[in-house]
Amino acid sequence: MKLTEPEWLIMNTLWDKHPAKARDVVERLPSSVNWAYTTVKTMLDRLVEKKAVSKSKRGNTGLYEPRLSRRQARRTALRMVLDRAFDGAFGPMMYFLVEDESLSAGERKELIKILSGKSRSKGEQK
Amino acid sequence: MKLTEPEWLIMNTLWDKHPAKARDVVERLPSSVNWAYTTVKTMLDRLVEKKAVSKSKRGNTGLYEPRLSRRQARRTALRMVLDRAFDGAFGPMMYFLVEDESLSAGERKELIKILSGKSRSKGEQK
DNA sequence: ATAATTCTACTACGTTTGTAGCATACTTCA
DNA sequence: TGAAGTATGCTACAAACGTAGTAGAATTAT
Repeated sequence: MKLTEPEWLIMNTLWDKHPAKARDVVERLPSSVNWAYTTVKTMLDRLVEKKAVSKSKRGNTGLYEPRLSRRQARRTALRMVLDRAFDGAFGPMMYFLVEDESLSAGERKELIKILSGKSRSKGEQK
Repeated sequence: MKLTEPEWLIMNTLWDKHPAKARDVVERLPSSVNWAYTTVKTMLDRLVEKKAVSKSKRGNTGLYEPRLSRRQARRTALRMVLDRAFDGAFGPMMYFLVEDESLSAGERKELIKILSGKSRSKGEQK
């Protein structure tokens, strides 16, 4: 499931804390974002339609909850870049990342540790 | 400069070989893509408008050339994911990548080599 | 109970995307 | 030199996005 930019913002607040009322989402949106309540409402409803979010009701008030996991969304986003921008080649993308981004020595070390630690072969997890 | 999905396809053929005529692009598009000549033309022109591609003419025929570098496009795409999906935190994204993707032992080793090789501290490059 | 507030449902509307047709002008080959 | 093919510029148009208003229902506070 592909998310658009504003949808990411909404989902992020939802992942951080849920269930949430539309009002909650509005309030927890990054301060740089100044959407009208109705805008957020519309987007929430569209996300429900897309099945990225589920909606229940307590009394008259709608409660929204992520249905799409953050992990899955991240996976989709990365795979998209991987496919479009690196023709699906994982190695080159990783190479690009460590080459292009300026990693601190600490970050590099951290990564090496992660990589070394994962000696066991991991099964697919879809 | 953000590229849309079909734009990536066009740009990819352009990066692979350029300058190219509209016809060339049509032909080099992945076989799964079956766009009409005019569709490609429209997209090329929109890319020109966006300044992602430059256009010159030899006689009556337009020659297109990437103006946006592949590297820059990749950077933008990755930064977008980084910002939206990982709140700009590079480490966690890398962690996610090595955690989530099932790397082969070889790939891991390769990465470790890359990482270890880059011991010199690299200056910022924005 | 009633006024004020808050939600919800529904609608709106300009822009961008995705995809392509048409008419016209140019090129080329028989 | 005219027919066939190709390129170009312009137009079209539906779906998705991004953003928000309005009206009426429900809740709350006085």
